[in-house]
Amino acid sequence: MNIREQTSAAEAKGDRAGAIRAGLVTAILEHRLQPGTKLGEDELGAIYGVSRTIVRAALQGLAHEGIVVIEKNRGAFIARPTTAQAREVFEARRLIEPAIAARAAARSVAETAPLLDRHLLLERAALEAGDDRAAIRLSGDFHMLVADVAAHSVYRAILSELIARSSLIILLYRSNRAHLCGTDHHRLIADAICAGDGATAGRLMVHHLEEIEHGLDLDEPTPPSESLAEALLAAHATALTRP
Amino acid sequence: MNIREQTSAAEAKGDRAGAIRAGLVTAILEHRLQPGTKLGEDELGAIYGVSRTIVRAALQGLAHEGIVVIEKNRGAFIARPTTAQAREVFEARRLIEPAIAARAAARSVAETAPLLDRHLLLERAALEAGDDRAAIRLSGDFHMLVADVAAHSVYRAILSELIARSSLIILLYRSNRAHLCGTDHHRLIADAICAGDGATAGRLMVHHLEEIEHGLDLDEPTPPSESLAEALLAAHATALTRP
DNA sequence: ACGGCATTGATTGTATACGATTGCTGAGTG
DNA sequence: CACTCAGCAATCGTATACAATCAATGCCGT
Repeated sequence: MNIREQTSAAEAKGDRAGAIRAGLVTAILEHRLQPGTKLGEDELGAIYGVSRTIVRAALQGLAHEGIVVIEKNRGAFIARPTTAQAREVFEARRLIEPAIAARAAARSVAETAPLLDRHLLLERAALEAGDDRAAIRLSGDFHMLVADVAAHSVYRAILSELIARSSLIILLYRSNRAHLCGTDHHRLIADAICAGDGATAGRLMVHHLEEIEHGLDLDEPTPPSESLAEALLAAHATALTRP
Repeated sequence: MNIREQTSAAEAKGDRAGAIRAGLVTAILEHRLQPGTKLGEDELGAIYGVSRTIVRAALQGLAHEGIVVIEKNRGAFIARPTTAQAREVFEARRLIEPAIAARAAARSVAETAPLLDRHLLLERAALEAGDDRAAIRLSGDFHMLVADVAAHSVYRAILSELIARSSLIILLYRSNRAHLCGTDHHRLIADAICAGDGATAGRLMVHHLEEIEHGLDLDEPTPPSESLAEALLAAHATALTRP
């Protein structure tokens, strides 16, 4: 339940800054960290049992990826993408991910199908279990999995950033409509990839991303400044359930 | 804003880590730093007059961009892209830059033409003056300028990385053929952008990148080396008053 | 009662100190 | 003569200490 557990894999490697980064990213992907949350250095250091030096390295790396903003002499905060940035992120995804999918289809081998199948089962299981957080994270993992099949490190690094930022965007701008529509799409995309049909895979990917973006309210000029009262009520509610 | 302006802006603002990063990137873009060059923390700290803390922040940022590699307990080195990575970088550029060029064409305004014209004059001047280093850097700056016209921060950040890596790749793998063929291409691309012809701009950009990649020998490695302090002091006038 | 100002507390920015790891050098040996 | 291994110097990894900066609070004057 706490951040520590998800990081054990990376922590075993000894890369403690990477462990913190992975922990924060996972928390963001699972929508457990809200945009705007302050990330105090001492606080994080206490949580992970390291000094501020390590925490700073992690935060600077995340800031470089655009999912954390560092304000001089004020601290680090989970980024709060504007609608303009949100559109940019999805425009970039609509450009890059079809290329990744097509490349994945071209490089698909015998073991690709079971790999994707296994993941799709996990996604479906999380959905049916009502585990929304896992479902959201796994949904992003599917896209990363496609990038792994494509075996393109540059695309992979770019996509990793874009997905993390997308998670923040979805959290900020999702409309009341259902946004977990992706499982069927993923199924179709996976099939096209395994069939080696890059053109179809790319087309389906674009459609999938358009659906996701359509489920967002990016027209609102609302600079996502959350109401103070609302924030306090939410904090109160979570405080009641946490301890 | 091109990379060079980032340098001066960062230096003026007191962002010393950013200044070091910009200095190293400029040195790489101008081919004054060879791939594989060791970047000692104490050495850089002495050159720029800061402590290792700042240097480390800069190096970690550059490592994140893939133009520096950090080997645990061994230090940081200018990256030495493999031929596979080189191909990935150019594949990514062939995907992203046409989109950027098309977007730039769509967003071209009255002041775009003089902006690009002025830059093309600089490029031509550097070429005719035989200032190869400035010419190489300006050649990259042109691509960044197009991204600025496109006004897309995500694309811009991605392209910035790709261009820096390209500079390393060109340095490592350029064949004996002339590689400074870009000026005419840039002229044509700029014209298409100013004419608002995104399709043509994109097509020309792809062709331009293909020409660059064709001028490379992506079969053999090349291992040159150069003095670190010498290369950096050329760009950074801050004194190193040390024996 | 309200607004400006100084003090204070907390948090970040930077430097430095110390421990750990690496790669090198040189003596010793098969 | 080549090879190995121990000791050493250099360099990095991390923690901690100190300095700078900002937000907040309380005070005072109007």
